[in-house]
Amino acid sequence: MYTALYNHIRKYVAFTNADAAALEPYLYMKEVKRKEILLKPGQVCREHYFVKKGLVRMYLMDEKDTEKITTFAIENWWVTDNDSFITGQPTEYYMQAIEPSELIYIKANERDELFKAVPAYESYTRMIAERALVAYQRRVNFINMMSDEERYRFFAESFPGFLQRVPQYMLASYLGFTPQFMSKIRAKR
Amino acid sequence: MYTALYNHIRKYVAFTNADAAALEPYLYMKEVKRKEILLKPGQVCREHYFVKKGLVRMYLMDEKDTEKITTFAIENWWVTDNDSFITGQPTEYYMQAIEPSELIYIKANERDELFKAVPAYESYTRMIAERALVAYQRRVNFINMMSDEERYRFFAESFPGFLQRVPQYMLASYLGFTPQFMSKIRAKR
DNA sequence: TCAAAAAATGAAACCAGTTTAAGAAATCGT
DNA sequence: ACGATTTCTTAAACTGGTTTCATTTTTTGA
Repeated sequence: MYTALYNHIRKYVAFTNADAAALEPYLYMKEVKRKEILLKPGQVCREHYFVKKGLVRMYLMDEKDTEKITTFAIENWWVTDNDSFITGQPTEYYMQAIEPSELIYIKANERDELFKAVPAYESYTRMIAERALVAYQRRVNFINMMSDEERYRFFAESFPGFLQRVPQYMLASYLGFTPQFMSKIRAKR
Repeated sequence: MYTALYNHIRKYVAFTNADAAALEPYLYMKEVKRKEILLKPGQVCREHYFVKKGLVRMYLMDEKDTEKITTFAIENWWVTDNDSFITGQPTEYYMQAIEPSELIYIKANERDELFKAVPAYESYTRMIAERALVAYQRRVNFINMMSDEERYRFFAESFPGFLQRVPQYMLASYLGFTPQFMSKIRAKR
């Protein structure tokens, strides 16, 4: 049931079977269909999801009703609207399953109790947050150092498998340009 | 000496005088002059700085030798190259004091021991990381939802005090455009 | 298996922000 | 208080990426 998560935790901290037993009451499962919406603007995001199987995205709608994808989450990644989850304010984001997905999650209001019950889980959470921070920093770096075209080529070469899992227009949105411009780039080679 | 930090910690977690005493052996101070460089590309970032007084920035040099500022840190903010600090890989960043500054810091290689000695400090670190994550997320949101001009106006209105502490060309760099474009915007009103 | 919906392409006009170059104004260290 | 350095401004030519609109291709679900 939750072994994918336990295995992930064990990559970061010492985590006994007793810890797993203590953690389990705070874990929940959710299965979602392709295109199912998990969160939408105005709601408070009260869940932090671990993707056991599948693919999830987060996006915003801008003033012109265009989707701006900010996050993809695949197997073994955590995903949430950190802002809403932590501050309790309503989200501005949509969260949607791109593929049929299996999600393990914890609840915001049980987090403090959980950290008290399983201190190793708090260490793990700290490390995951730090790792997410590194990912964000690399992304800012990426945006600063490359043009849109360079970013596309780099991404396409670095994660060829990922390209096959998301429609191109979603990758264009994530990389910050239009599908038309992406066609233009692709036509070049 | 370290009371600015202790006060900050107490905003997030219960932190006794005994905790402070246990923490102190792991804390260090550094005073830097205006323009002093704290880190440069190729070095490993082994310190995590808490700005007690002053103002620090992090930036990259792009292929055209232009500075790209990614981070400002003022009083009560933590600053480091998270990537280098956590993974131990050499940094690509410069870190520099904009104003004469007083910094409190911890060392990467003492962190695990520190967390064991003062568990409340690990909770605090988790919360700080989560808060940094929220800041990054808001920034991505900001970039997605506003044009360069809108971002400038928003920033100028939201943080008027900050504007007076940094030269305009640095703000332009942080917001992702040229000083010339900034002059153009400012000339409009 | 096929109609409907979703995704990708193409081309032309357009624009937000860059580049280059030069001069003016402000600030700093001694 | 002043010379050196740093910061800010202006203007014209330019470009990377957008917009709009139309068509084609692919995927999907019943």
